Amino acid sequence: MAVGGADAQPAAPRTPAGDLTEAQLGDLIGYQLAQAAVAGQRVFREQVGERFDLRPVEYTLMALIAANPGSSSSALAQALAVTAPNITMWIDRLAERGWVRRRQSSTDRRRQDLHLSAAGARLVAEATDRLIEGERAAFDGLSGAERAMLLELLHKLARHR
Amino acid sequence: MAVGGADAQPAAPRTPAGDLTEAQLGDLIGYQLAQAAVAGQRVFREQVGERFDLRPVEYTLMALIAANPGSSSSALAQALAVTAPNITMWIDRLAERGWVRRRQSSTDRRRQDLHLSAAGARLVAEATDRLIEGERAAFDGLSGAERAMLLELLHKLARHR
DNA sequence: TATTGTTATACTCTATAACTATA
DNA sequence: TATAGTTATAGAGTATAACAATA
Repeated sequence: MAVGGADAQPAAPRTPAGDLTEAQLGDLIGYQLAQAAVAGQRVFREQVGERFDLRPVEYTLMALIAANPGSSSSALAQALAVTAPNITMWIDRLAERGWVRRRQSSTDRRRQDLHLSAAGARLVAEATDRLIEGERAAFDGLSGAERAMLLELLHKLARHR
Repeated sequence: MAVGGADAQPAAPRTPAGDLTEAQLGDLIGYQLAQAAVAGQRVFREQVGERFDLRPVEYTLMALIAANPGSSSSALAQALAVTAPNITMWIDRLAERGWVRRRQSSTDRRRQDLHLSAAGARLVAEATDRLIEGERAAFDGLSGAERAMLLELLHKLARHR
């Protein structure tokens, strides 16, 4: 068989670390998603997590409150795919740090309207800037078009959950 | 402003659940990755997790051993981004269930060559078939070309970890 | 009756440190 | 000295159940 000829097999895809062949695993969206998420987690940790002592879920919670002031715990729990007791715990922690405030809803006294404090809003804004910049630097192998395509495909995928 | 005219704003993207606006969050690869992963986790749970009482890491571990017979714990730990003590625990569990076997390496007596039992190999094959079929059904909104593009982009991303 | 949110509690998974054996 | 793998143990995160208050 001629090297590089028509019969040449493409190189078998390998794991990003550990140098193992992926075989059929490489065709599973769930697997590739998990592998790619490791890269995303590293960017988060380096740009935001360590600097502000913040978990991904804490940042996302605050970013969603910033974009949706007055939203409820239950809506946030659904958006973040965490249980009700967990969202209580995360909000507790952020409230103790002075970044999130609970206000009793005027129309439904069971509900709480969630808001960010000024410090919380500043924190989210800075963290978001750092993440956007950090992703740009870390994923510079992707063109702008590839980035946009990836975001759209991921969004489409997420709608199927 | 004319509805649908040149000045119309695109609809603000919203969270897949909870119906909140995503704002800048929607442009973060890390965020969209996490949201999409929820969909992937559901497919895994429904097709494999519940049926075989298997965690994602357990399935992936076995699939990598199947594709790389004789590989070492440390290579698998790197590929899966888990620590050495954790890989020991996962292999312990799979060995107790009779799906993974450890053999002492003949060339380096510190190392163990990992292999699947016949039952383990059958399990991985069936699980992989179910995952491929399950993803096809769950993500039928994606064309074949979009699927291929997504896999390639995710793979590219994962190389940056 | 159903929903919002909380508390209590147990479980799973992960991480760190210390260790053995081998290179 | 460095590496492969294990054990012990503590910590972080998650889930379930039971509850109070309100709709």
